[in-house]
Amino acid sequence: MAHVSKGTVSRVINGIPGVGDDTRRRVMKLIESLDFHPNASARGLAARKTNTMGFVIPHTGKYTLTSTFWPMFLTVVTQEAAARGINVLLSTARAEDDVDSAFRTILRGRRIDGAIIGAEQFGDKQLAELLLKSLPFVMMGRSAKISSYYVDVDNALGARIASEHLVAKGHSRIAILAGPDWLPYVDDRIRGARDVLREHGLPDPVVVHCSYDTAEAVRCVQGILLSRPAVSAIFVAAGDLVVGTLKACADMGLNVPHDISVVSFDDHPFFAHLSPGITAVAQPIEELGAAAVQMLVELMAGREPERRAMIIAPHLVERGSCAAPRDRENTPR
Amino acid sequence: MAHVSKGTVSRVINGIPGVGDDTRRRVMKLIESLDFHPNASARGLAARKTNTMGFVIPHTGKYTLTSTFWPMFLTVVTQEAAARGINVLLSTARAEDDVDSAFRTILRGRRIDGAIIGAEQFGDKQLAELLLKSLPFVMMGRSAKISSYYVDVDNALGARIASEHLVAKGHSRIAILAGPDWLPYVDDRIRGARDVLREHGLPDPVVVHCSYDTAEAVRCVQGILLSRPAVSAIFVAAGDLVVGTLKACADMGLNVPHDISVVSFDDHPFFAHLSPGITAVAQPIEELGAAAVQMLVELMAGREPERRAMIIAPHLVERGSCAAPRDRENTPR
DNA sequence: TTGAAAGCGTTACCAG
DNA sequence: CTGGTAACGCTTTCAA
Repeated sequence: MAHVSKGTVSRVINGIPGVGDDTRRRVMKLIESLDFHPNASARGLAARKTNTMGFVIPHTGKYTLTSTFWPMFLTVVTQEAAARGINVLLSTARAEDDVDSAFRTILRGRRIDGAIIGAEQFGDKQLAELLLKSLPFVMMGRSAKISSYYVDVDNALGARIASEHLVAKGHSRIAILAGPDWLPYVDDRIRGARDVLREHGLPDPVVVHCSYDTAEAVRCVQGILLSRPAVSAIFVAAGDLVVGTLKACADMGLNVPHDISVVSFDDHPFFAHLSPGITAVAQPIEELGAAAVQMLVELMAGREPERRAMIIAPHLVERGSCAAPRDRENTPR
Repeated sequence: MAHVSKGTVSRVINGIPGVGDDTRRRVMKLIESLDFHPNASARGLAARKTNTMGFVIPHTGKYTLTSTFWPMFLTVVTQEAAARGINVLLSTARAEDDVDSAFRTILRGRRIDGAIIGAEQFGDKQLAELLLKSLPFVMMGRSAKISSYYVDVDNALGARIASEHLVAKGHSRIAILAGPDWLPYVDDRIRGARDVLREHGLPDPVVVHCSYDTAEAVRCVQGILLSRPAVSAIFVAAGDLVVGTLKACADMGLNVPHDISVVSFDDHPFFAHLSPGITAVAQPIEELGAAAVQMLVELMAGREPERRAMIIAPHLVERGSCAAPRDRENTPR
């Protein structure tokens, strides 16, 4: 219709130089008025790129997307991607067996140009497959298996911030409710907290590992509270454990922060509106999402990103769940 | 490698009859051993179908995926789709203007064969675009604009269940904290509750509309509590308003359920672990997700689904947030 | 600056 | 039951 070859049309669509200004304008106007959109499959086939990224996150309970971190991260990633004209193909794995199949479903058939992957997700098989296909990917979180292309919060720093806050309030007997011990970041958080306590000449914290299941968190916290009457503050090292912690305290008739102080690693919109509000170390989710997408975009374009890893500092959001310690009565209920 | 034409290979890959048993086996074995996966773009181009569905949900606050309904619904949909070998392309819109662009980004270029769409999302423009492209879609929720192909919870029934529960506990002065009044389902929920009260010869409920913003919910509930001392129970007609409601009560020194009872429309994993646990009308999210995907799959295959609408009943999950009424002191704090 | 033509990896049709 | 051969709608050389 513009009396030009499709090669020329292709050039203007893709913003490739070497097209006359008037030709370009004419073609663009036609595209606009016809509401023409190039067929994604055809482009994918010819150009060997789909402009789509995969998003693979770990299974966290029955509803994968109800954790305190991933839904927000996914929201940010989706928006950052959309801003760059990139689509997001989602994959959530439920059972352990599904991880691999979900993973492969998305990688299969060159459907995506790259992926953002939760580091926990990362088994040897998955790694092998990614490398084999030379599919660019960036991880959210550090993995023991591979040290390139990831974004992460500074876990040790976050734990330090939380602990310093507790120590500043006067606490000396601190318990840590931490996630599963095979997760690298869980260890980082424990270390960060312990270091602070040692620096202050305080005893090492009690550490209890717990899966991301609220009922189990309740049991763990009850165990801590019953067996360690001296503990006056709990550092809940993952947002998903906060609700269970609060429930355990409430069930035992303990008032937060009056009887026991609570800090959370991870913030969540509703933490601000609980009573008391939960003092939390907030992960820089926006920055993490933006950095991950940015890094992946570079990789997908075949360029080397400025940095192969991006560690971002979290910050403390002080609300009402931490107070000065007081002797806790050791008689639950 | 199997000494057959690509036509034959295509037939076995797609399970099309008319291939000799031995030929088929030979080809399949080769496919297996070579770990061959057909190129999705090429298939999409040739067959005019991408085996991908779009998922478009409304903007609810800063992080679209932190509501009490959508993240779980998305999880279910993703898994149901994966079970059928269908990929999910995600689109979350943030600002009002973004809705349209997010919407179009995903529809553009025949990237998807169909979509599941939050009914709230549904403006005339979007509808026109979908129909124009004759893109199959099913809505989550009823829309005033179009009455075909949707799944929905029975909103009126859910409201009835919640209200009956309150009435059975002895409440006669009930307030409803409802979502924005332009949402069809909000109206359904209000009607359901009012009908029950009338059937029992009780006065109509106080109704307060509120956006899905926790801070606003707090203000609204404070308003109700202060201006209507007789109100002894609140029907929170959307899960996203629960946290705000609880905060308002706590801030005013009111104990739930002792001073005031609370039922929620929408359940959420953490409702079980608050203190008290929140009594809720649970939406049948699994069924809704499965039904939506099933319906869409039929539509994408060019078949007419068994039913053009699917209304599924919710059920009550009784926990600790409702008790018999007692005279509430009208002196906050 | 532009056009022509050769793919890209499938599916789908038509013979045989 | 199978092979050959056009599409499918683009991108990407290579010449002009």
